[in-house]
Amino acid sequence: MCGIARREENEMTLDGLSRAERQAQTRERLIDVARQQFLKHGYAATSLDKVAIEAGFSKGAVYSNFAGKEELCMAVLDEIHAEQTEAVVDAFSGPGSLEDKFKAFSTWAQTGLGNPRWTALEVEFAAVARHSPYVANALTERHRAIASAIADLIRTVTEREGVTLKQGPEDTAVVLLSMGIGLGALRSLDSQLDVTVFADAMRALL
Amino acid sequence: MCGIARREENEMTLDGLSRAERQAQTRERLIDVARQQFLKHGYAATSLDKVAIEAGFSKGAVYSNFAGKEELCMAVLDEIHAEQTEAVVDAFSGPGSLEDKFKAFSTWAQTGLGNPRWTALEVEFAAVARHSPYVANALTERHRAIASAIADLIRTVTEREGVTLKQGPEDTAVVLLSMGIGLGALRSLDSQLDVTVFADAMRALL
DNA sequence: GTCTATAAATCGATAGAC
DNA sequence: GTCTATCGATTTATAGAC
Repeated sequence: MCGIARREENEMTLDGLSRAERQAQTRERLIDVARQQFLKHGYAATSLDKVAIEAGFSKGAVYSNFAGKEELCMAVLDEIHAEQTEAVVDAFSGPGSLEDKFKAFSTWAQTGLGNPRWTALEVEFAAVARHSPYVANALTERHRAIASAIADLIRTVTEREGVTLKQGPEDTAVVLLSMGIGLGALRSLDSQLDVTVFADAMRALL
Repeated sequence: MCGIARREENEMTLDGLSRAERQAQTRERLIDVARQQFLKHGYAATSLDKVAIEAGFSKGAVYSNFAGKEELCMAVLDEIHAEQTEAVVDAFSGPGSLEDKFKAFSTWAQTGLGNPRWTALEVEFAAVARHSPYVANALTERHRAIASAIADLIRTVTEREGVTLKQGPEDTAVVLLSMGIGLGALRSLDSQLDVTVFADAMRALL
């Protein structure tokens, strides 16, 4: 019934944040650091202890906010997926010719779909799915959603531009996604690989 | 200077194998079992102990024949690469129309290039390359050789059939390889994915 | 909710006997 | 060359204090 109790009633702490906000902040900070480390060193080589320390917390904070390593990585991937999806939709939404769109898409592919770090994490994490039903279901779900979003985008653009595809939008989406993932995997090994082949191949497919 | 010594002089043991042959047999058996386990459970989830026991040896035998886990996995991948290369060259070497070739290639792609197990191992192992210079160099070398072999094949076939490509043979090879790896990675998660999109995309690219 | 301390298990790699 | 025994280093995950 003193100051502390009142702050709790108001759900505010000294720095003007509610407890929920404070925890959300902790969670976001952990995801940020985890994202850096997962992308830099890969899934297996990243330890929860180092993530927590680097974020300014201890391992206990990780387990207070995530069920475990797998769930933390899924949170990281969800964040990346959201950014990627938004970026590619933006690239194709604006005005301009189809050729402009290809250029924009190509630019995005450099740091997005063909990104060695991201695709490498994605496929390494897919290996975890073999002994973890949770990861298997979660990843399948996410990848289908991504393929579906790409297919929608392809449908919209082709209809607007009056282009006919050699394959259906869904199949084309799967092919593009495959190519991006594979190219990223190859680039994670061989950084000399040129990404422009990707944009060229895409023109050929449309 | 008795029976045993004579056998050693003849470099033969009781079962008619020289010591070199016997060791080669041990090595092959280890690679076979390692191949099964790496493909089934992935690189990280496979322990050298289980590989050795399953092969009828103990862990010491592994270290007598391989420098460590990485070298064992490279030996496995080299074996797979050799088989894959032979298979795809065979598919395109025989007589028949270009359409027959596509059918043969498509069939091979189902168990070969788009094979979920193999590509999953390949990309998971690529993650190891980030902290192992040995793996990084070895994998880069192998992948360049594979891309080069595919490019040669494309060159041969297109010249013979009088087809002109939209991209050069080398670029087309990289795209096909990327697509196969990515498709395999996706299929390792989502077994419902259809591989025929791969053959269709290939037609579009040629 | 976060921290400290610790449990618990795994696995790669090595040393020495045979 | 192979086996047995063990080291050593990690790391995930949990229990209890605050």
